[in-house]
Parts: sequence; structure tokens; C-alpha cells
Amino acid sequence: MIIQIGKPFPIGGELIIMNITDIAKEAGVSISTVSRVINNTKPVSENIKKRVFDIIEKNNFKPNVLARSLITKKTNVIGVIVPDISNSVFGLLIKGINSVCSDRGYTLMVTESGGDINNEIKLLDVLADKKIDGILFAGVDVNNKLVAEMQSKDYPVILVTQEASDGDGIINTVVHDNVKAEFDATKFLIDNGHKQIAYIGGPKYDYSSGKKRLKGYKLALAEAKIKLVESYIEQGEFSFQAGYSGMKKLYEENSILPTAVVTGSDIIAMGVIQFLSSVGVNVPDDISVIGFDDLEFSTYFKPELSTVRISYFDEGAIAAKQLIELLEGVHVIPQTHYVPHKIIRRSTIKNIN
Amino acid sequence: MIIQIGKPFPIGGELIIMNITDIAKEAGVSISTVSRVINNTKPVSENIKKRVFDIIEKNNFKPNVLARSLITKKTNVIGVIVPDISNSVFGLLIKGINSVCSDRGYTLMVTESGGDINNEIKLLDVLADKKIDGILFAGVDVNNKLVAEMQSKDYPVILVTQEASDGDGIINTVVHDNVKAEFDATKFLIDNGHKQIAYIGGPKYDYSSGKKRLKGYKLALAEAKIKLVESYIEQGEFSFQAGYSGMKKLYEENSILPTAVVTGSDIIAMGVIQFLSSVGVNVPDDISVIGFDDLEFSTYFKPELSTVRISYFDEGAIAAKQLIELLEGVHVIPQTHYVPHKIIRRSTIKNIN
DNA sequence: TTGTAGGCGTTATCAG
DNA sequence: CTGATAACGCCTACAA
Repeated sequence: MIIQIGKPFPIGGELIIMNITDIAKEAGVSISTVSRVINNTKPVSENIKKRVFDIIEKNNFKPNVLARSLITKKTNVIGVIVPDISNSVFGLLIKGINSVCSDRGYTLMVTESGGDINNEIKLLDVLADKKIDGILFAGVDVNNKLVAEMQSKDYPVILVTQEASDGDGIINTVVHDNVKAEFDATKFLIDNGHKQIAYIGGPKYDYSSGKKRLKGYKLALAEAKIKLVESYIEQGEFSFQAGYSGMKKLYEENSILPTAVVTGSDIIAMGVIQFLSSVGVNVPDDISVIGFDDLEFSTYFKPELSTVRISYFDEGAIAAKQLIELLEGVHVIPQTHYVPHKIIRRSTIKNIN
Repeated sequence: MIIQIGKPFPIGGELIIMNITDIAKEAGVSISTVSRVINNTKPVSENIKKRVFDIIEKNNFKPNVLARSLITKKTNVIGVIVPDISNSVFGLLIKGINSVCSDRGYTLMVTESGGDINNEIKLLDVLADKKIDGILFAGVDVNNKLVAEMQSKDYPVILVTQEASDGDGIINTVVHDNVKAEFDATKFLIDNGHKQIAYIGGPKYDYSSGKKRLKGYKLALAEAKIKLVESYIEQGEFSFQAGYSGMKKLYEENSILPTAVVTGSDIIAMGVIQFLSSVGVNVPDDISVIGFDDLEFSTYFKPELSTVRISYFDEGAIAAKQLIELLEGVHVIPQTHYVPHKIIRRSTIKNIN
């Protein structure tokens, strides 16, 4: 059995890691020449080029990126800040980011903020210390102060999945249109004949996913000239529990129940349905429910959840592409890029027209 | 509106980044002295120490980690390789890893292999090039060749969530006991009076989660002297679809149905239940089903899924702790650390005793 | 306790 | 086309 002391014994003796000088010596050329063939930065005669490449190949030589980055000021690593790594929304987002980054030779440094703004600010520096080339940031309440913080750094930041709560247009952003999405969700219910529509959504302090979705709901009601009922609105966490208790509260405090419920997320919707089912209210016969996100599980849930599909993977991929373009010198005017959403009808909505 | 060209304009003019020489000059000492107070590596007079610290503070100076790492051969970044970032099992794993790493001053470089062994081997090098201090590896089929590959590197690798298929004990591993876990799951059904028990699990090429779980199932049957029925066994992907079609096949090819089904994952179990429900077979009245993993969603699923709970978060945390100890010079004998699992009874198992 | 100088492994500038 | 040599920013003997 091999005993690992600090680092494991490389099988077959010590690992010899060559450097550019060794290669140069073996090839009988200067290190500048080796550097040139590696980076293809200046013309080198074919003979030498071939010779050097062969030796590099033979020795499996890889230039030390630390030394290189020290000079070039570029590490080819991109920092990612998300509130919760294990949340599938952000899992998908990171997967999308990684899909383009790994293709383009970038590696991801992933961090988790817990949605806490102080943590987010700290992580901005932690990643800066690691000399990342840029950051993809998924915040919760990206206010002016935070944006200013980002602008003050010497690396670019792009917002993903969440937009800044004020100072719009000052920072590159890739999101879905939360207002429009929840507007569409609500309108979909209205189009299906519903007039008493409740809203059980995310927290007030969450700008994009909390406030904006609520706004979309209200706008849709207004457009249809449906009077807003304050007691039909509940705001809480993006959790099953919050959906359950939000619906419970609404159920207990209203003598006239809504015929439909717009929610802030699929998980909330599931909690809502769970409560309704616990008091014998049938979905969708008695009350229709629409979710938000379109998690994989929404299809497996019973009844299958109608929802608005958000393409988190795409958002990650697009944001990553934008950041890389920025890093590679493409001129970019700060803008907000909206990734389209889509209403998905499954089994939790009844047409009562 | 600010125009971003390559990098954003830092508000308030150019960002001045100081280096250790600047600090030394301003403090009127040598750079070695500054280095000493930063790293607390040799005694420095209190006066100077204070003066230097003040200047560092005032200028918000942070030593350049690239330059430092170039010398110290340590980057304080840990590489992570998982098959699928958006899979909640690995999301939880990474969250666990991050929970201890971020506390201890390590940052995570996360990569995705797609479960492809060639990709895994490539990533081992990609991360090495990035000069990570060590790697936490969640593979799918970690064979001898792959282990040898890892042993040949100049950084330590710890296996998480999946163990090596051969050459046991040669590499540090943190997992749950797949054999025992599925054994317990099967035995739990047996204890509930079941004798006709089918198995619908993960792929054959997946050592830990495929083969080992199947083995646990078989052992439990053997122990209870229940004859193994080959047509009661289906192996496929870890997906809802695979669970569905696996159960379909089993249903169509057996005249006598099992009274219970052991599965390779919660998702598979959900697919199984979905199929059964589609042909009017009630769970758990007609057939009992047990999952594996205990995803958050298993509670929201209808009927609530009985399962075996695996603590992926803990596995990540423990593995990270072990790796960091290794990196910090603690002598560690390669061993396999088993994180305990737990049978969770919910609504998909009927006692037919 | 403090300073000097060499080196980590590259890239980049400037001659030739 | 090729080769010295100076950075990059820091750590670390070795001296003082």
C-alpha cells in the first residue's frame, strides 16, 4: 500500500516537470524562440519550429500559466458568483456558462454567496485576488452600491439571471424578462377565463425574481381591468414551505377563494398545490395554478405543473459568450439582453371560459 | 452611459494597483521586510510592522497570488470534476465541498466531464495546468487506468461519491457504501413482507452507482434465500425515462409481477411509479417502490417517495477536509471513508406481512 | 532585526 | 528569423 505524505508518490519515481529553458537547451535554441513557437507570435523557421514542437511533444511540456499570467495579466479563468450552488436553477446556469467557457479555453472559479450582499462584495474581491479575467454574477438584489462596486474593479462583470435594481443599462446583463414573463403567465390564466387570480411569489427584497414578477402580475390584472385584491398577494421565500404556508394564509384569510394562482416559482407552486390538496381543493378543477422556471421535476409532479419556461442554461451560455467577447477586446455597449421565455401548459390549469 | 471597451472604466479614473515594492518604498523599508510582515514568517520590530500594516491597509494592498504561487508552488485552489453540474446530487456535493473550502481559504475550480472517461483524463490535465493544489474527483467508472493516471500527477486526488472499481485502498475515497445501502433498501422491503422484488437501476458501466447497488440488491435476496429472477432486473440510465421504460419492459415481460421494486435512484423510482400509474397499478397498494438518494423533490412527489438518504453534502465536506489536510502536510494513509446512509420511509412502501 | 540579491517560468523589447 | 536581457511581483537564502 502506498503511503501518501502530503502529495502522493508519483508511480515510477519523481515527476520531472520541464520548463521552457530545458526545452530550449534540448532544442539548441534560445528560450525566446521556444516561446515564439509556443505562442505563434513571431515567424520561426520551419525546421526549428518542427524540432521544438517535437521536443515539447516528447516531454509533454506545458508552459507554466502562473508565470505566463504574471506577465500577460490574463489567466483565462472566469469567476462565477451564485446564491446557491445546489439550486438547480443555478446548476443549469453554471452548466450553460461552462458549456461555452470550456470550449473557448476558459475555466470556471465558482463561488457561493448565500444571496447575502456583504458576501457578494467579499467574493468580488476574493475572485479579484485570484486574478480572474472577469466575473459572471448572479445576485439577488443588485443595487446601485453593488453595481458601483463592480464598476470600480479592474475586471468586467456581467449580470446573469438577475438584473440591477436601479441604474439600468449601466452594466451588461443577461436575463429573462421577469415582468413580461409573469405578465404572460397571468394573462394566460385570464385568457383561460380566470378573474380571481392570486399571487404567491418570492421575497420583496429580491429585485428580479421578487419585485419584477409581482409587477408583471399586477400589470396583467390592470390590463384586463381586474381589480387588485391585496389579500390575494403573498410574498415569501422561494421554497415549498413558503408556497404551502402562503397558500394556507391566503386560504384562511379570504372568504372568497381565487380561481387561479400565479406563483413565483415551480417550487412555490408545488407547495401551493400541496396545501390545496391537503384541504381538499382540487387542482385544476377548483383552482388553477401556474409555476415559474420549468424545472425538470415539474413534469414529474402530480398534477403536471403548468409553468413558464426560463432558459437558464441559455442565459449562462449567452452571458459567458458576452464576457469572453469583452475579454477579447470586442467593443460592447452595456445593455440588457433578454432571453425569451415560454408558457408551458400542462395539467394544472383549467379553462373556465 | 459608460462605454465598456474591453474592460470597464473604473469610476474615478485608473485603478492603481500597488505592489510590494511600492509598499516598501512608502514605508521606507526593504521588500523583504514587507514580505515578512505580510506572511508573518520572521520577526519584525513592532514599529515597522505597524507602519507597514498601516500602509498596506491604506492602499488596500493585496499581494499578487500569481507571483507568490510561482514561488511557493501553492495556489490555494482545488479542482473539482463532476459528471454533471446541474444534477442536484453533484450540486449538493459541490456545495459541501465549498462549505469547507471557502472557510479554509481555498477556492474551487469546477469542471464537468459528462461522465466520459477521456474527458475526465483531459480535465485532470486541464486542472493541473491551472496549477490547482489538488483535485476532488467524482467519476463514473474509476478503473485502474484512471487511478494510475491520477497517481502519476504531482498533486493529490481524492475520490468522492464514487469509488475505484479495482485497486481498492490505493487512493483516498469518500463515499457512501453503495452495496450496503441497496442491501438495506432491499432488506427493508423484505422485512415488510416482500418476496418478489425487482430491481431497476443505473447502467452497468457505472461502478459505484450501477454495479455496486445491484450487488447490494442481490446480496439481500441471497441472505433472505429469495431466488434471483433475471427478468426482474433492468439496468439503464439514471433518468425518469429509463425508470419508466425499464418498468414497462419488466411489466410486459413478466406474467407474475413483483410486489416491490428496488431502484437505483429517486428519479428512476419516479419513472417507475409513473409507468405503474399509467397502467393502473397502484403504489404502494399493488407494488411498493423504494428510491435512492433522497432528493428534495422526493418529498413533493406523489406518493411521497420512500428512499435511502445519501448525504452528498457531507461527502463533499469530508472529502474537502481530507484533501486540505493532505495539502497541509498531514500524513494520510489511503483509505475509503464511508458516510452513513439512512432508510427513509414515506408513502411508497406497503407492509404486506 | 533588517537588507541584498537571486530565482520562480514566462513574455516582451531590442538588437543583430 | 534569432538571441540576450529586462521585466512580471513575490519569496527566501545569505549577509550584515
